[in-house]
Amino acid sequence: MVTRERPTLEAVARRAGVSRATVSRVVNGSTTVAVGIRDAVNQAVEELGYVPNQAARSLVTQRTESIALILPETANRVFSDDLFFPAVIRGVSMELDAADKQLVLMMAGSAASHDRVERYAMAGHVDGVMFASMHGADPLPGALARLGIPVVCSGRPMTPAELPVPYVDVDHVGGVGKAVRHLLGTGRRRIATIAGPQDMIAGIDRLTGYQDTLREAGLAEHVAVGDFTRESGLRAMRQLLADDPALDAVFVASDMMAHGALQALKDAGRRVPEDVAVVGFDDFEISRLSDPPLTTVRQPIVDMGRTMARQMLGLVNERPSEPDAVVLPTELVVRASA
Amino acid sequence: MVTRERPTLEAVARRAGVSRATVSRVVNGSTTVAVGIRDAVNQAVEELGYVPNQAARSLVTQRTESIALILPETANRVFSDDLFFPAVIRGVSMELDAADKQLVLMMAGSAASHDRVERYAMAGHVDGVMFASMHGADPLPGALARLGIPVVCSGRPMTPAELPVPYVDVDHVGGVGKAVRHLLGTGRRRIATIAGPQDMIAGIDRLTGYQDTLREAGLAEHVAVGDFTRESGLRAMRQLLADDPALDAVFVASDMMAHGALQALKDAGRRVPEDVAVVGFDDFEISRLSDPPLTTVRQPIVDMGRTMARQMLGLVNERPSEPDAVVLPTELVVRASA
DNA sequence: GCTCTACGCTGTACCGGTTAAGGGCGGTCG
DNA sequence: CGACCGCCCTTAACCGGTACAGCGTAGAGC
Repeated sequence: MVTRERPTLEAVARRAGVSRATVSRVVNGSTTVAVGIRDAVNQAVEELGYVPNQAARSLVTQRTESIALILPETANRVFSDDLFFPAVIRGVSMELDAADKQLVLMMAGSAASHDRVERYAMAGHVDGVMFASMHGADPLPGALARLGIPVVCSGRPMTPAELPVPYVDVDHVGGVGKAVRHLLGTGRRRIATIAGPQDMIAGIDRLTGYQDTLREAGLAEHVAVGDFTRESGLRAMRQLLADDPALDAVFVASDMMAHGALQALKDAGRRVPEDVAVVGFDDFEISRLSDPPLTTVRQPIVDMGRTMARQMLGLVNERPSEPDAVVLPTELVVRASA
Repeated sequence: MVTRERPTLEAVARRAGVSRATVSRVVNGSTTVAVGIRDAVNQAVEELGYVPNQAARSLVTQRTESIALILPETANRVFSDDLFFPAVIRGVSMELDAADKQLVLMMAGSAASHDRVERYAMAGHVDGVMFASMHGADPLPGALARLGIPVVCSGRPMTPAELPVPYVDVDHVGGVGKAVRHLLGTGRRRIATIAGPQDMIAGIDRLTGYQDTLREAGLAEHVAVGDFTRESGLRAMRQLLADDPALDAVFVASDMMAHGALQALKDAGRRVPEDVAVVGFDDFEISRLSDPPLTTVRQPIVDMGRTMARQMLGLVNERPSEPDAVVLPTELVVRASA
């Protein structure tokens, strides 16, 4: 290992024959530097391969130019075959790249994670913190906000914090409504649902959408609960079939669970959509490829990420560009399964 | 926004009635501090909610306690439905979590990325840099290593750098050999391959494994090239069928491409495995669920991540625990498709 | 009772930047 | 021709920690 010394401002200044302050101003693009000097400094920077030390810079500016995205799940869960988080990350990184901010991803599924994240942010590692899809009434966003750290959430917070936190969410209830009405419109009358986890706003709202629409139609509910994984969808579908062998449709609160449900229906010898119609929620790529292709509610996940990032950039620049609460539209995509 | 001042060492010192230096030693767990003082300091830390400023600390220690993982792809590609990167990330974060290091993920698919990553590392943001699965003969790992920055790669570097960089890879050639010999053992004689991108070591080595084994057996090669995506697998399979309608087996260099190939075979009315046997490479979760379940070469991706992280931790602690080059074993998993 | 040693704490010089205040110098105006 | 002004640069004071040198104090030894 060569461990060549990294050049400092001082070294550049000596080489260019000016003071540290002047070099600093050139490096930061100040306009009040004579052209001759500026060129000399830039040349010295080039020759020495100077790169500013971020720690030193952060120490005085109190900014790090990087932003954290908290994924409140274990790494196992974040990077399973569920493509929700990847899409959020994609959207976020598009915007942050453009703003030349560094994205710091933190998986926070463990119990010790809250402390860890809080300490990380408090230590000044990042200029702001974004949360993707939280469980329960997480106190962390509120806590960070109270400390003066910019915070943005994806998913409406479950309990309105005393200090409201900006968020972006999608129209779960509206989307589910469209899905269930589509099922009603094709003559289905025994419509069950596989709901998502009831400690997440996405799980709760989608169940609410189902219940509201069924109540309007004067039909009975059949609810099983999963946790958004394929496996849980499979189990829930089996249970629904056991409870009501005559059901003719099911709205499933996530595409992954819907794929599990398709499997269970196939195992049980039910034809989709002839015997049982299936609608999912997400519109992942693979849902176009399933057998049969899945009718589903599309939510703009990448857009959620982008919006969240833009909100964050507005906060750290102290000129908010996005409104505090954004709700993006959802859309029913009709394919073969319903 | 409240923007409460974050307490500093100085504040804690005043409150506890000791000097900054003593507080620093308590915070860092030095043993040479009297119990009474230590308790007083800890209490003050507690009361003020003190958290050390990482920038200040890094400035003097020259360490950041965080480590970068470079994914030499765009975010789109990293988080598509290919589960290679997620698995690497999972392995890496297991080890780094345990070592209390922060993982910084960087997607570097764009052209400007090299500069960006180099500058990021040079700016002292991270203590070390890990590369996941590179394209071509990337000069960046060597360049960083020459600057004295600890570097580890996943995937054997394509050109031996003047400064060798530690790496972890899997036994591509051996695994493919087992796969192709399995096909031979079941009587297949017209065995084609869908190779991976030939600017990546994984693509090259797997093709080599195929060619070596076929040459041993005295059989002719049929090669199409894809880029590890499902779509490219589908196209490549179509082409292979057009070139040789009588082929009876195909070794596909990645599971995603294999799924594309299964689709193409189904479209072409070929039965798997009766007409054409298919073997993949990866052993992703979904390959158990495909129709038919995919015979494939399992590579321990999570282990690769873990090993890479352990190598890195050895480097930054200057007590290398892992050997410089690690090659992990691969294993043939026989299911229904071959 | 005094010295010596060891321990434990304090004082302070850094780390590498940024930025406000200050000063040199050439040009302009009265 | 001198005072003044404004432009640009330098000087130096921070930012919040770490770590080293040094000093006070208490206990041991004689």
